[in-house]
Amino acid sequence: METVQGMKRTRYCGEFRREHAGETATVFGWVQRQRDLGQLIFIDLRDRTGIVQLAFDDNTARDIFEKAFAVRGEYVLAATGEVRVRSSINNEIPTGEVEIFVTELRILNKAETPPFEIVENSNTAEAMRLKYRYLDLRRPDLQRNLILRHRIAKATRDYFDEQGFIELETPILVRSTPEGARDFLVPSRVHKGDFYALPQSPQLYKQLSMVAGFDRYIQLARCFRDEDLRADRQPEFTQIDMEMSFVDVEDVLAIGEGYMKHIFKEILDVDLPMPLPRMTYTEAMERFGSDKPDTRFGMELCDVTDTVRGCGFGVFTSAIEGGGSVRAIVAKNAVTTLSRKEIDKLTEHAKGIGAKGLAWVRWTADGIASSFGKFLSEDEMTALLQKVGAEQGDAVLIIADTDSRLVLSILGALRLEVADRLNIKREGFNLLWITQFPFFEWNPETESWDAMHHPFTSPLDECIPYLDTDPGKVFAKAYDLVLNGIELASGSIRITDPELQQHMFRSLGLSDEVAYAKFGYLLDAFRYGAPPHGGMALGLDRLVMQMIGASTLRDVVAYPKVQNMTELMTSCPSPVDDEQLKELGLAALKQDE
RNA sequence: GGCCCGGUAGUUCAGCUGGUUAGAACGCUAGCCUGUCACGCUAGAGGUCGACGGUUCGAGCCCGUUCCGGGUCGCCA
Repeated sequence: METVQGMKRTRYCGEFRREHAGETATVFGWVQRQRDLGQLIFIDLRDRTGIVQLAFDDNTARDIFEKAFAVRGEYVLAATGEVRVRSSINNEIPTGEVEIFVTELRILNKAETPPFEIVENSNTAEAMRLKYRYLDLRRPDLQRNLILRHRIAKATRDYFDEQGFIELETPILVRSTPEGARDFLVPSRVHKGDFYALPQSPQLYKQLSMVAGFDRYIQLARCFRDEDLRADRQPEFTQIDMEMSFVDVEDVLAIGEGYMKHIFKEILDVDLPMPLPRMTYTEAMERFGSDKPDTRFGMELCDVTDTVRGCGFGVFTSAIEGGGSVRAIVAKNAVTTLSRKEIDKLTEHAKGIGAKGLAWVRWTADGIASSFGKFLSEDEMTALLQKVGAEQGDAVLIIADTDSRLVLSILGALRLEVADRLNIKREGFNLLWITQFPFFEWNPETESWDAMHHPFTSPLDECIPYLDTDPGKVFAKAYDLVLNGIELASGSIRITDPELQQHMFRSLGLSDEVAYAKFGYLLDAFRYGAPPHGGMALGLDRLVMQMIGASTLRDVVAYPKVQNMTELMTSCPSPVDDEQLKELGLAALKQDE
């Protein structure tokens, strides 16, 4: 093994161009490939910028040539030599016009043959790549992703700095707040039996920072939630967390839009249409069956309750009589793809997400076939098809239930599922605000009202009278930013009136004592002059994922965890010594517990 | 916790109706080769078919259990 002593990099590998011919260059990197042609050896040397070719021939000193001969994949090299124009140009790579004729070569480290090839677009199983993540991360695509992530983070800080935001660091060891997601707990050694929690978000700290007068706060905050993973959900993730004082909804949305405009222009050179479209929660649910609609394609939901009212199909009529509704989506020109068999699969899918069943109409060249045709007169069927705007070649999917919320959400999910099956093109970046969320959400299990956002969210001024009489009618100064069907950001204007806050807690079934025990420090703070304030938190990982077009968060997180919450490279979580537990006043669980 | 998909050389995969010695490509090792760049040519090494149990004259293939990975529902104020 040799050292780098006395050698200094003159350029990264990917930077060499024709105009550098004649330079004496020193490069460092990993061996992508060695090609031994007998009296001629080429080595492709790779660093984070790309690849440059090193050349050795019969003019190369014998000891250097032999060293080059022994080089293998992923060896770490330092090389000095003259940059010269190649005798045969490679137009496939940016540095393809030149090569370095090596006069000094040092093997800084050897490498075993890696368990998979370090190449772009690897199709090696992800578990293998994650176990050797440091090798996986050498691949150009992941390097690109993470460097882009860095640039997005940098542009984020720049934008908010320009807008007068101050970055404050909030603690990672915080008080547990059992509402919402499950907390990760950290045992206290000094106070045995007590626990810190890792923050689900810096929510309360940023509000306290408003009370403290920082006026505009920003943080790229690591957040932790002990809930099951998804392709777009990791147990720890990064939020672009912001809060502003002396503002109402419009001011926060304006900053959010300015940020989106800035970041898309800066990173992707995309000009977003401004202002961003808006839709109320109610409208989004009615039209798309989702509070995070993918608006890149149509197939909107159609309410056919009034059209089928009084028809002969009991499933429809009993749903309507039970206070529910009947709604449909039309898959245009889908009758071939959505065969009877495919529709059966969709029915199973629908049942899996809570549907009692799926009614359908297929309008083929042979006529109209339907799962419920025999219950409807010809006129009723015609009216139905006319209402939903169906034509020959279309398939109509209908959901009926006594619970309209269920009808909407099932049909919303089916809309996405059908779009997948039909391979409907979904391109570009569709951003929109969803506004006026309901404040409360009825929880049928506990038969009580839960806060849909969080209990510090301010209700719309005009809804305050309904707080006690009709909680379902109370809407909040809460807003989400939706990008291509994913929730990118979420925020609200907060309550700063201690009396209103107390009122909200009571409406949520929290007694004054319980509320004070949990959030007393916030309530105390609000007694000393809290400015009106609001903000939002934006998922950095999801933003990067969308901008890159990655299909999983794992492609934009350097060291992600897999579905069972473990990290394959370090094998964590792991058992700890009894000594460690004892010090914390904890006892090990028995195996069968 | 439920449902669905997957697990065969280092890697990606094939493997028929259960039937002789489990194959290919890439990678790896060695030799040859002066303009390659996915170099080429020749030869070679490399397998607990995820694990355990069962059915069978016989299991990579069938059955059961289990482990691992992925997707999704629940969950994620």
